Amino acid sequence: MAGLRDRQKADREKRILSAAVTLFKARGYHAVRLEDLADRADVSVGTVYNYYRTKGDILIATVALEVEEVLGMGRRLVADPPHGVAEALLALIYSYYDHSLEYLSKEMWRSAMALSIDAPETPNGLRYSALDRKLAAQVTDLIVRLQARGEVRPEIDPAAIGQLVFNNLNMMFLEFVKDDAMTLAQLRAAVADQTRPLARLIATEQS
Amino acid sequence: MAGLRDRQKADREKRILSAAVTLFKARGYHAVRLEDLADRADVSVGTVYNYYRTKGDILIATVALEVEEVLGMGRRLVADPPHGVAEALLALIYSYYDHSLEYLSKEMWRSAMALSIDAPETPNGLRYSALDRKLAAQVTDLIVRLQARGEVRPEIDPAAIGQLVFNNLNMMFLEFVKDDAMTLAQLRAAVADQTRPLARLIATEQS
DNA sequence: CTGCAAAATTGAACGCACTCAACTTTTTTC
DNA sequence: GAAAAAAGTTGAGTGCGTTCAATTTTGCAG
Repeated sequence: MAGLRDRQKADREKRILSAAVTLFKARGYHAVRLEDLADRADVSVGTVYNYYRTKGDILIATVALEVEEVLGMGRRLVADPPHGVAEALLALIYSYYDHSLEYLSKEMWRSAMALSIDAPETPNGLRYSALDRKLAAQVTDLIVRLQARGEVRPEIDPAAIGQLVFNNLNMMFLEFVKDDAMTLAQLRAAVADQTRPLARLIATEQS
Repeated sequence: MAGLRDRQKADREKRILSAAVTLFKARGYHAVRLEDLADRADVSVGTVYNYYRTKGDILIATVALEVEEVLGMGRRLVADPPHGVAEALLALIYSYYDHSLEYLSKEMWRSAMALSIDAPETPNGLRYSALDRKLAAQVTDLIVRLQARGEVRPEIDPAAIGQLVFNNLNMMFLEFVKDDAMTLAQLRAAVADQTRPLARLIATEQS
């Protein structure tokens, strides 16, 4: 099955991705030239293009690793969310935010987001958009769950409000990565200010 | 005062911007090479760089023209908004959307947004972000006005809800420009679905 | 009008992402 | 195990945004 060729292939791809994670985070996505990446992965520039379509493709691949992990955490949280609408929503949002800079720098996020906007039809852009959609769906899932529990009013449309909340948290994350001086604490505070009143409005009266 | 040099300078800058608007819209931002632009404006490539810092700078300049116009329309609407919270919010949002493709193609919007994210500290990015902030402030202004009229509950924080609404309309606009197949009607419908329930929630009871 | 300083223009040269024709390595065939 | 086929690697070449030293144009003093 896995002959020499397949092993070498897998090995090379791993080396390239690993070189990318290291170099992008250390020197910044833009500052890393493809030649640097190729050298560190012990392949030629041409070979890099055999595994990834563009430089941006490599970045998206590293970002995707991170987002997949975040989605996993979110799933666990949605399965058994904290009580209280604001508490549950913010717990999910914070779990997204808190892990966002673990493997990626702000500059990497910026470049990845820009890429997905500028070239939405490429494999890059499609993959990133798909992940975004999954995150939005997770917020909706959480609202559905809270509704089932009787904490959110039954007349609320979970998809519409879920998208609203996601769009807001995503935009605020964008502000965060655009501003190198902004801290995670500030991001959390800003989003809480926007999410809490909304949570109060969609919660069943009892508070 | 305005000697020959100044007149020529102003003339050249105008020619470059005009060439940019035409070519970008006709062939797409990415497809236009700086040489094409320079040729059409009857200047050399080097001269273009005397007036604009980068190719992206030129794009932002054209986008800024459009946004300034939209801000003007918004100001008039905020001065005397329609009655009803949902009606007023959607009137403002639709006025943004409906004029967005007058001078700019979806591709131009995508590139401009990507640019402002990827290089937020450049004159480009700063200018675009400033315009975004003005739009968000306008939504907040509208809510303040509706609150003064007694249509929005007094305990609502206009800045928080204004930002929430703006973030949502901006994100949905992003989805719109990312998807060449999406129509303005679809965009309006989607945003209405998200904005109406929120409007109902922040409105004073009387509906 | 002439000569000089300041300002603006120019296009060849550079850097870097990306391509592709020639070459090398692995697998398959007999 | 040799030879052909398939798959993969390579790095010099290409295109385009951007820079900058040389040149031209404009403004101004005497």
